Amino acid sequence: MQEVRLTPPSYIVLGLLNWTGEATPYRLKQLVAGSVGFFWSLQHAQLYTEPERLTRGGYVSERREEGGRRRKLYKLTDKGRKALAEWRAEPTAHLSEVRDLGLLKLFFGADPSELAEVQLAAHRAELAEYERIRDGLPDDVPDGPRLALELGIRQARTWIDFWEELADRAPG
Amino acid sequence: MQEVRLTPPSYIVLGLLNWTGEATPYRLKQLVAGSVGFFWSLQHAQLYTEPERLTRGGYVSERREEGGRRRKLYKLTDKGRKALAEWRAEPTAHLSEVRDLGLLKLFFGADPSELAEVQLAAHRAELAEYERIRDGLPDDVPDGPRLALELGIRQARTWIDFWEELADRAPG
DNA sequence: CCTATCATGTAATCCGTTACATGATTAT
DNA sequence: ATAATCATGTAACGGATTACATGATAGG
Repeated sequence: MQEVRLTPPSYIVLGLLNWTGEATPYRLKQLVAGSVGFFWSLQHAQLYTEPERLTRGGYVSERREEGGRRRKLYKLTDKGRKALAEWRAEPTAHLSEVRDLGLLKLFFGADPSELAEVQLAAHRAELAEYERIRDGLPDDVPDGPRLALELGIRQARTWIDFWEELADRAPG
Repeated sequence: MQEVRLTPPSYIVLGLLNWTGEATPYRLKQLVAGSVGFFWSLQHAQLYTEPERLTRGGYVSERREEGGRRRKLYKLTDKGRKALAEWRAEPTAHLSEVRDLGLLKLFFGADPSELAEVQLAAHRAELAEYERIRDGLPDDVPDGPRLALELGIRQARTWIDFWEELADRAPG
């Protein structure tokens, strides 16, 4: 057991394992894709390497399926559960950066209306999907994911308003 | 001269060199801190290594100061100017992810009102600074930075509205 | 004069992405 | 059957962060 630093992806894995119990990397991949992945996605390879890292640190335990494909199954240890709880209980004042490629191009002089056109299409599709998901959310979905989705919807609207105003301006 | 892939930080360096002419890494660091860094910041070390990478690719040229500290000075080559222009002219439909630590904690069950308190303080300070900057912007600042700042202000307001509603909810 | 802070860089580490590979299911 | 997709991993690479170092400048 060695020191491993816990990064945001670490907590995503810990949080999902806490949510779902024992799981394979592929199962984690599905869970990410259907939930937290909308605002913090991970490559599938990382869902194989990250649980392995966490195993080295003692935050999760790994076992092999008996028969069949002998897949790897991971679950939280007490140490992992404790680390997750402490992280969650500690409020953070950290501010995220926007890091948006379209905004970066705009910053460096891209034509606003041309950019606005493709960005609008993308953000409108994004908003439509979020609203569709929200309207179909089962009642037993906890507050956390529900609120995160709500934030995503508002951010999408902020983007749409922004680009709409730029699309309306005379080109050039 | 070898292949180097152009990443967002690459374009930040190219864009700033195009903006300011020949510059040292330290000068780039100052420029980033005062402009694009508000939505896409870079570590100072990367402002030493990235121009070196770009030199290997032929996008910038490097020369040494004659006297004194013999600092490294970088400026755009024609190839670099061309790469920047092409990148800027190509609209992108890419959508950025939020990747916010506070939201991640909320997603995994953190107490909303406790989190909202510290997040509100941080976002309000952020908003105040952006508005102060906007109100002091010289007239010759181009549209790109001006619009990026405007977007930052709106995003900050979206966050503030979101956390305010959570702060108002009964704790627990 | 001494000590912060500013300025300038290099080196090591490591996380995250990309690429590679292959076995199992499902559909045609 | 066989092609396509799903599922399960490993390996290599490289960009980004962190740590280490040191010379110059300014303030007390």
